[in-house]
Order: sequence, then structure tokens, then C-alpha cells
Amino acid sequence: MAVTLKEVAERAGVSRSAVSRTFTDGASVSYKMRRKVEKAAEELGYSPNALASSLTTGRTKLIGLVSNNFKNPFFLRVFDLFTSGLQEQGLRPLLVNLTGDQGPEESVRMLRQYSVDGVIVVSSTVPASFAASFEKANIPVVFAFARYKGSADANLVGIDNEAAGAFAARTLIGRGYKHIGFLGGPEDAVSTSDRFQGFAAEMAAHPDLKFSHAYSSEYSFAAGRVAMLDVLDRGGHAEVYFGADDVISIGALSAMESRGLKVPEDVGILGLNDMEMAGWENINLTTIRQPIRQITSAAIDLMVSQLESPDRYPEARLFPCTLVERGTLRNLAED
Amino acid sequence: MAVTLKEVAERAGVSRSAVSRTFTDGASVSYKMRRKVEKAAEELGYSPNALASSLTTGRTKLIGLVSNNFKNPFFLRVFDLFTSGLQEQGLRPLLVNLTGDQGPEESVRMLRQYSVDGVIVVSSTVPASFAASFEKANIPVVFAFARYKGSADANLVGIDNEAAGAFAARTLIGRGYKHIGFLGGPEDAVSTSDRFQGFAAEMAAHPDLKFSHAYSSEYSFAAGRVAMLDVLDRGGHAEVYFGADDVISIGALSAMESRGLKVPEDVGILGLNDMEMAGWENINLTTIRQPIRQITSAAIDLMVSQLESPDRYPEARLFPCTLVERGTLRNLAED
DNA sequence: AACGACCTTGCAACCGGTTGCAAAATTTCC
DNA sequence: GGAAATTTTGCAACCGGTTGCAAGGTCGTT
Repeated sequence: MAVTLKEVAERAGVSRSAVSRTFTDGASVSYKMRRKVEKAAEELGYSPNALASSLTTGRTKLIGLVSNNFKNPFFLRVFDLFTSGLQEQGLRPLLVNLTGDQGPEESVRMLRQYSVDGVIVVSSTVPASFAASFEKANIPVVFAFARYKGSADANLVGIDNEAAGAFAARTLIGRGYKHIGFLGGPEDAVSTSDRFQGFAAEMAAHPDLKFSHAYSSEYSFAAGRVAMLDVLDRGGHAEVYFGADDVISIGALSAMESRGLKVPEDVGILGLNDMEMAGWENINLTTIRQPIRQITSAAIDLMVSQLESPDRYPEARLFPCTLVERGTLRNLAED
Repeated sequence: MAVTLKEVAERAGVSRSAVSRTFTDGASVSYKMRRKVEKAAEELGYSPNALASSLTTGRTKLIGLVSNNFKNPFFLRVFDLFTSGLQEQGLRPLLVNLTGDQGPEESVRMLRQYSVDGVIVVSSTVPASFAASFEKANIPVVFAFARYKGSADANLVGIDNEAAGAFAARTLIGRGYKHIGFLGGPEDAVSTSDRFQGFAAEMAAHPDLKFSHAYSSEYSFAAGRVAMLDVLDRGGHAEVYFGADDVISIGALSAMESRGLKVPEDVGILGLNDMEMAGWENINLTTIRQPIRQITSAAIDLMVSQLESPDRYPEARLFPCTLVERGTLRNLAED
């Protein structure tokens, strides 16, 4: 059905190579030839088959975009930035939803079948075996919003979760809170445990302060709400909580309001991410902002440079977080 | 780098065709042959190149997923369902973000270059020329969450926006409101204008009721908030509003609260979509629910059956909406 | 044992492009 | 104007598979 190179060649009365060359830049074609071919191609409505050419060039310009974060609204923005950013580089995102039943190995196999040039893994909770699978298949991979394990043995972009946890703790301590709580995501999620590490380390330096912690079953509003209701109903809650993710924090916030607590007067909450809803005036969550734009574009950068020079050293790019002051934390202690 | 069919053939000591046949089902291969080939393939870690085979079979199993709704949180769920649903069918979503600078023609050309088997367009605000482009390129397409134009000249899945508007109006009238407002998205968006049609038609049947309307500049929280603030500050606002989308309605809700109005006592609001945040307890928006799961799976169904029989008649599948009672509408009039 | 029906296998051409190489065409230089 | 250098062009092989066709095997039947 589609117009092929051969037909264009015939119509233009030239060889197939000539047509191929006019459509690959950097190839040697005379001006006259190019004109002739372009005319014929135009008339026929030809555009080259990217898949066929990938067979010889070894490049598909397909990038696997693998994620299991289809529940957290924060990631819609992430997908937006990734897809448009990849498109700008002439790359095409092939989306893989890990949420489903298919295991990671299955996904890797699939991505190999489609000869993706590289893979960007967008997940804070990705199985470690993943990196190995791609390594073995010799597919460049970049982990975004992932864990920083201290050593840069894989390409990785994100924030330093431990540092972010510490930053949160310092912020709350600086506000003069005496009883401080940590509200995590699932206890076994690396992002949560790293954030807890940093947070707890900082708290340990202040033995005069009271420190408690709780976890929610997943990164979601409902889980955050349930966890906080539980804490509140058990009695003796802290003066302020650091929720390890905005969506959890907003759930916790709603729990506080449901129990008649005034925020920030009776209890405070600090989130992490700065997702869109945190800024909604009827939520107005004070939060720690992940520089999402920088993270996504750094990930794409890393991908591109890896495509250009496949055996460069892996690199970790970590970005600092900043505080976004809104309405769920009391002002600086003025004592 | 990757293992090819030829290498498997050599190792197994058979012809290339034999290998190919063991990996295409329905082909004629003896049990012994299959065993031999599978063993060799296993040892070499071979998996067939989907792109190369697409050259001869004409099928890539790639489905273009085209959207410009990367701002509305409602659509994260939609992407989740589409990607996992397509995967279950053995299809691969190639994501195209229309938000960027590249025009629709550019996208169509790109999708043709990658020989997608079909395209699902996920958008309420898609240019009409789109359908024509795909038609011309002979690519099966289904429009999801799109407009119902009365005639089914294209495959289309969604709700009947006009009917939804009418349903909203009947709901509000049934609640005994006397001054009813419509708060749309952009005035030129087809979804908004269709919803307005249905809404206004119903209102026209009740000339005793007061009816006013306003529009917001886009489908977003901020735009909904600004539009509602504007309405409120101008004075003489209605008793209740139908916001043509949840995200707009939530923006409007925050505007109402900002101006010290109690909801639903002083003013009511009814949304449309039932996106996740509408159910958050600190938002608690009464809304009209789009059956998102049914819509996505119907769209995939339509795609699959169109791939199987390319010249079947186009079909429109429209689903009814239901009311989700929460806290932003006063109870049934008890007079 | 001979024959025909049917299943399995390999050959070779093809899918839609790319590319090394050498011949042809053009340009440069004396 | 002619030889040398350079550019442009076409041929043919190749990328990794699939598939129509005919040859080779297997099996049952008489």
C-alpha cells in the first residue's frame, strides 16, 4: 500500500541508491539528482520506512520508556516531559507499563525484539535485576527518579533521597518543632528507606527532640490517609510530619482535617515532589520540590550521549531539592 | 550484536526457513525439528527481530497512541489502562505527544514511517483533519474520548457529550436550584460546546429558571479557578454550577472557598469525569462519572477487530454517564 | 513391493531499505 | 585540450527475517 523507494526510483528514472541517498543526510548527491528525486517523492507521497532502514543501520530511534508509576499523578508531568523531550531529539518513546502481569524479563525480551536503541526506566521502585538484564542485552539504559546507591555503576538521574530526607528533617527542626514524625511509603520501597535514612540520621543529631515514624502501604492518597488516620486515632501524634511523597502527604492532610485538626496550627505536614495538586489553593501543601524538568532533560541528555558513544562511563546526576513554602507548616520559630 | 536466525540455523544444522517456521505459529514443523531448533535458540539466547519480520508480514503490532492531554490528571489513568490493555493484546504503544511544536501532519508522517498497525487518538480536542490524514494513509484509527458528531464515519468511543450536558442540567434542576450556571472549558473546544448544547437545550425547557454561563481558557485547575473568581467578583453568581470537567470544577471549588462561600450551602458545583482527585476527602466533588475503563477497553476492542478485518464499517460506541454523589451539591429538594 | 497422498524441508526470491566498491561523469589544473 | 583529482552514480550484496514452490520423506493402502 505504502509508496516504496523503488517506485520513487522508477518514476525519477534513477537508481534505488540515489533515492536512498537523497534521504540520508551526509550522503553524496548532486543538486540536480536531489531535485529530481524530491520531485518524484513529492508526487508519490513517499516517506522512507524507518523500520526497514533500521535493519541495515542498526538504529531504530526507538526508546523504551518503562514505568510502573501509573498511579501517582506526579508522573503525568514526567511522561509529558519525557515524550516531548524525546520527540525533540527525533527519538520515539515505546511505552511499557510494568504494572501489568508481565514480568521484567518479559519486558526486556520485548524491548529487544523491537530493537530499541535504549531504555529509560522511570521508577523509584524498580527491581535491581533490571539493570543487569539490559546490561546483558547490551542496551543502553538510564534510570530516572531512581535510587542513588552511592556508586555510579549505572546511568542514573534523580535526587539524592537521603539528602532530601535530611533536608526535610533540618527544615522541620529549624521550624522549632519538638515532636517530629516521618510518614513513609511502603517500608520496603528503596525511595522510602533512603529518605528515612537521611531523615533519621539528622534526627539522631538532636536527641532532645522526639521522633516517631509510620508507613503507608503504597504511594497513594488513600494509603496516606489511612496511615495518618491510624496514627491520629491511636493518640499521641507528633507536631509535624514529613510525608515521603506528596500524594501520601495530601492523604495525610485530609486525615488531619477529618479529625478536626487545624493545619498548620494543630499539626503540620511537609510533602515531597511538588506535584501539581500540592499547589492547588484548596490543598496548599508545603513541600520539597523535585526539579522534574531538570531531571527529565538530564535523563534524555544522558541517553543521547550514550547513544553517541556507547562505552562511556556511566554517570549519576543528582539534583538538589528546594523548599516550596505554602500553608501546611508553621512559620519560622521566632524565639 | 544480537543473535540472528541464521546463527541459530547453523548451530542447529538446519535451514533458516526451519528456524523461522518454529517461531511462527501455524507453520508446518515436525516435532523433532522444533526441538532441535528450540534447543539451539535457547543456547544462543535468540529471540526473533519483530521489525525485520514486519517487513514481510506487513504487521508491526505497533499502535500509535496519540494525545495532547498531558496536563489533565484524569488522563494518567487513561494511559495506564491503554498501555496495559494494549500489552495484553500483544500490541505495543508508540506514544506521541501532540502538545509539542510538531504539527499533526508531522505526527502522521512519523507514524507512517514506523508502520504502525493502527492509531488510537486520545483527545477531546483533536483537529478534524486528523481523521482524514489517517484515512488517506490507510491506517486504522479509533478516536477515544472524542466527539460524537451524530454520524459514525469514524471509529469512535466515548460518552455522548450532549447527553451528558443534558443529564447534568436535569440533575441540577431536580435538586431544586433556581439559578443555574454552566462553566465550560475553552469556548471553541468541541467537548465544551457539545456539553453546552445539551445543557442549554435542557435549560430551555425550563424558562422559569435563570441560566448563565462562563468559560475558562483551558482545561486546568488554574483556568477554572480564575474563571470562577471572575464570576464571583463580578457579583450575581448562580446557585450552582456545572463545570464541564473535574479539573475545572475543582479550580472553581477552590475559588468559591477562597471567597468565603460555603459549599454546598451557599453555592454548589457539579463536575464531570470523576477523576481520582474528585474523590479525595478534602475535595469531595460531586461529579458525573465517565466510564473510563469501559471506554478504553472498547477502544482497544475496536482497534483489534479493525486489524482483523480492515474494511469493516466504522462504529461509534457511546457509554452512559452516572452521577457520583459526594459533597458539593445540596440534597434533593424536599418540598 | 509399488503407488499415491500428505507432511516436512530447503531453495531462492522477496520485504524496503543501505552501503562498499568501481565505473562514469564532472571538475581542476597545467 | 588532456591528464589527474574529485565527485556522482549504479551495481550488487547485505540487514534479519518470511514464504511459494518443488523436492524429499513418511505413511497407509492394495
